[in-house]
Amino acid sequence: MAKAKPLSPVPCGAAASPWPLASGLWPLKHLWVDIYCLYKILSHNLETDNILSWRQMMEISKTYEAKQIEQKWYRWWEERGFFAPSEDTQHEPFTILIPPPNVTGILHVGHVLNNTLQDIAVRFHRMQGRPTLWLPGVDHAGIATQNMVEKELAKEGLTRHDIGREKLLERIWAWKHEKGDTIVDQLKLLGASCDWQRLRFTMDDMLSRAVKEVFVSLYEDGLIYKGKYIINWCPRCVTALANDEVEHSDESGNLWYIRYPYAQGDGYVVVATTRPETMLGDTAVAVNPKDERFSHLIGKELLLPLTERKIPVIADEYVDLEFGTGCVKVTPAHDPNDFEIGLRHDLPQLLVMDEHGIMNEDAGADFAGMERYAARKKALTMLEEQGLLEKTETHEHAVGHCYRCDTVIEPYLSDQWFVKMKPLAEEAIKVVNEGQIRFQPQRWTKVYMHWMNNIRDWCISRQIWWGHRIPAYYCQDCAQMVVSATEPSACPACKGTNWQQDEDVLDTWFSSWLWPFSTMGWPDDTPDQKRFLPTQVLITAPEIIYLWVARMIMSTLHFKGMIPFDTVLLHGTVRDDIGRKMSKSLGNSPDPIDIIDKVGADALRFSMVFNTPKGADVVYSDKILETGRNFANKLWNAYRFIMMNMSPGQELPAREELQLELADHWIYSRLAEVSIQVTEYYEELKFNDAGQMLFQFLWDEFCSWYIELSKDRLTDADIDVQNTARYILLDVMQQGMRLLHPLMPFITEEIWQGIKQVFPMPEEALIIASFPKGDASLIKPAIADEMSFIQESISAIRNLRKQVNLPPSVTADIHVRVAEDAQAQLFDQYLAYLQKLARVQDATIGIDIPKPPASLASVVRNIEIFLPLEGIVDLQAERERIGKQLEKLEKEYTSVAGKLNNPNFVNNAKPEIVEAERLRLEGIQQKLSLTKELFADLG
RNA sequence: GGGCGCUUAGCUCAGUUGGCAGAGCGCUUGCUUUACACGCAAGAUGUCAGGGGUUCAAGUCCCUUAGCGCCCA
Repeated sequence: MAKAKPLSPVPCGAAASPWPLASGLWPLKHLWVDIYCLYKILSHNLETDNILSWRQMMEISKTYEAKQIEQKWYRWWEERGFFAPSEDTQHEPFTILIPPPNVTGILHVGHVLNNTLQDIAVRFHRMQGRPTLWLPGVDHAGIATQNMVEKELAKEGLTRHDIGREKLLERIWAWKHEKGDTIVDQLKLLGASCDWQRLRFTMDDMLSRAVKEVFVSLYEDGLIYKGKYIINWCPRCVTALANDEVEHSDESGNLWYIRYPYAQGDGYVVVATTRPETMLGDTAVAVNPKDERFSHLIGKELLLPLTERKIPVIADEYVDLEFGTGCVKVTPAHDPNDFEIGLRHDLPQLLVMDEHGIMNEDAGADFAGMERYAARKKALTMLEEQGLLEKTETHEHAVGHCYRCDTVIEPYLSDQWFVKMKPLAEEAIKVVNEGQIRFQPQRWTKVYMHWMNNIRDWCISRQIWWGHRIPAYYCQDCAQMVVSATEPSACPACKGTNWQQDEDVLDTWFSSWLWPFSTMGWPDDTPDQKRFLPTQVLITAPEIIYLWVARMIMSTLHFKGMIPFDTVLLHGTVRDDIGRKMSKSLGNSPDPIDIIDKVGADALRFSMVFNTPKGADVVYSDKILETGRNFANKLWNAYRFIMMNMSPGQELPAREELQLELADHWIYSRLAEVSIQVTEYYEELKFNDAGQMLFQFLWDEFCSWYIELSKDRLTDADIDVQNTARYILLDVMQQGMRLLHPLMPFITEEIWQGIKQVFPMPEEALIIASFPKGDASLIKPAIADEMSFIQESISAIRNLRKQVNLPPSVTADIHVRVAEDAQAQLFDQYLAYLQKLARVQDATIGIDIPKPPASLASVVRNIEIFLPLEGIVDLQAERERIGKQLEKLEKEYTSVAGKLNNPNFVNNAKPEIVEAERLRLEGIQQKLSLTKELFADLG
């Protein structure tokens, strides 16, 4: 374990890092910086020894260099064990389960968003003092992983069948150990504060045991069964595919109209099909029961062409009256919809192809042994010859292809294992209806409910080798099947011991749906389960509500009798700047590691969150990174400025000893408000709002106003004045770093540790430091209002100066005509603020101040500020400017006065609203009359 | 076909119980100011998609039309 030793400022690197987006003017910029630095060093008084010298200051890089800083802190946090939950028993733990990425995966921008959001929540609650666990893990991604290794095999000219099951699994494990956890290392670069000691893998012994237990238990409860079902089958790969492994593309094919003659009497019906070869497996023709054209046919029999078979005409709601002829051929063994129809009408399921897509004997002697497309051709020829092909139309339709070999998918009837979902869904519907589990944004509740209410049984078997092998054993002596976590001893039927385990493995989701408790040691009774279940927030993408979220709810309710989490935050999809999803094939997905390399993880995280309102899609382009990078740089320089004005070992007064002035009260008041508000935002998972507010506070208020005002104070003759400013700069900065830490963990830790050297704080590290409470007693609206009055006045003076392009180097006198003595006092007392920030030389302040001749004027609230400018005032421009203001004020006045003159408003609106409008009108009126006078004076 | 969303500044989007239309970027102008040009300061910019309704009051609630997107079949 490393010691928590304070770190000195990072030595100066290059003055600025090359930035890929910038123009070719960078060399010039470097030159400029160098000259500027030299000028600063030469021109500054180096004898002042109570502040760091300019030379020392220059040792801190002028631009923020994220790279070394981020890696340094991550290593230290991990070594110090800060990612593990504390042993504190006073506070409720806070737990997040990671949505396990694929073991084959590499980090993409979608992961960045997902894991940044999780890390923010985790870091915030850790700072709130809760024992915090972010439980990480990776899933084995059955098909994807096996395919990858099979591709490697293919390079050696081998297939998995050549080397066999055992060897294939060996190779996959070897791959996993060598390259499998790339994404884990990448998450570390992002700053993810997962408890890596607890890293799980779905194929670990512990999790595999849970899978077996669950399978056996559900089987024994009658919730798992084996049956024939239509699945997506690739005849070339000879395996079932999951729905999301089938790629659909629109293709133009044909719609063939085929006559099916009546079995008795003359006549026929016409059916339309895109796949005529499957007619050999037809076991019915269906019509819609509402379709009057065919109602007389229901129950009659047809003679299936090219075969000897008779098939019935049935009525089923599924049939679309508009499509084709309104008569649909039904092939239960070769079409998923027909399969459903077949079940409803108890139709035979006639399989006419084998697993390689070759027609079998049931297709009839004419076709047996033919490849499916050859069979199609032959069927069409024969129909034509027999006069049964009525017409052919071209037809655009979606065709599924194997994502791996692009072979057209065959819907195929085969033996599969299923989970009966309805009984599991009942409780899962209830807990969401009762509000025990909430979705955010709320609209996803409907999506969840819709699926749950229409839930279908879940096909969990896959014809591949990488995964959890189904724990079902077949007696080779008598065909008895036994489902058991371990290989059974003697066969209960024939006492034989010759067992063959089921060849299939389980769907990867069958292990991830157990994630909440399998990762914590279930079925053993472990302390982790007691302590961390149920967890708090699940943060994931809406695409996997069905695949994962809903199933975890069902499994945890069933096996643990509790909800797995109480909140599900669904975030949006990351898109490119023209709205497309990020995808490998489009090549529009940037590599997050490159980005982190260039601007740092903090900048990436902040930019992402700054641009991602809760639940909305994120539009990503490299451009947005500038927000985070610039913000980091701004913070860095604020820190640099503060540290430049400290000397090591300098004694600062205690907080109680400070003599606070207006700006100090104001910044503390704002800090308290911001702390309270930001805490609320973090709690409500509104990280975007938290980011916006902190950006605004730290940049626009702390840097632009407080730091600027502190500059004169830091060189004040009175050492107490200096120290007060120093203290508050350090204090606000360090509290700001606490507030910001969940969003930008690295730079905040760096700055906070730097501040700690001169501003003692009890905590060892920011990552475990306490989050600011927000002291409401420091919120002082009256003082804040005085401060904004001054700020408004400064802005007004700056505006006037800008009218005549008065350069900053020129100071100017102003005249202020106030309305009350208190205002005069305020301006007298804080004239220094105007002098500093509005480049005021001197001010004449009073109630009866006349307007100086040839001066520019501005109205602020109920006072007037004049900027005398003999000879330079452009009367015409001034008239236009004031005229414009007048127009705006009059419009505002009319609107508000109209409201107040409306008795309905006064009677119906809430009293505080009416009062607020009254005050507003008063303010407008004062400003309006002063502005009118000004305008009149201009002639 | 069924369901869910979206339409607000040039661009990308906020806008929580109805009560002063906002941010970032971009744009215009000026700037070697005791940190920061990845900066500072001052500005300009709106038919809140169209129509109707409820209300004292609608970007916000209801109906409707148009356009766009996503999910399920």
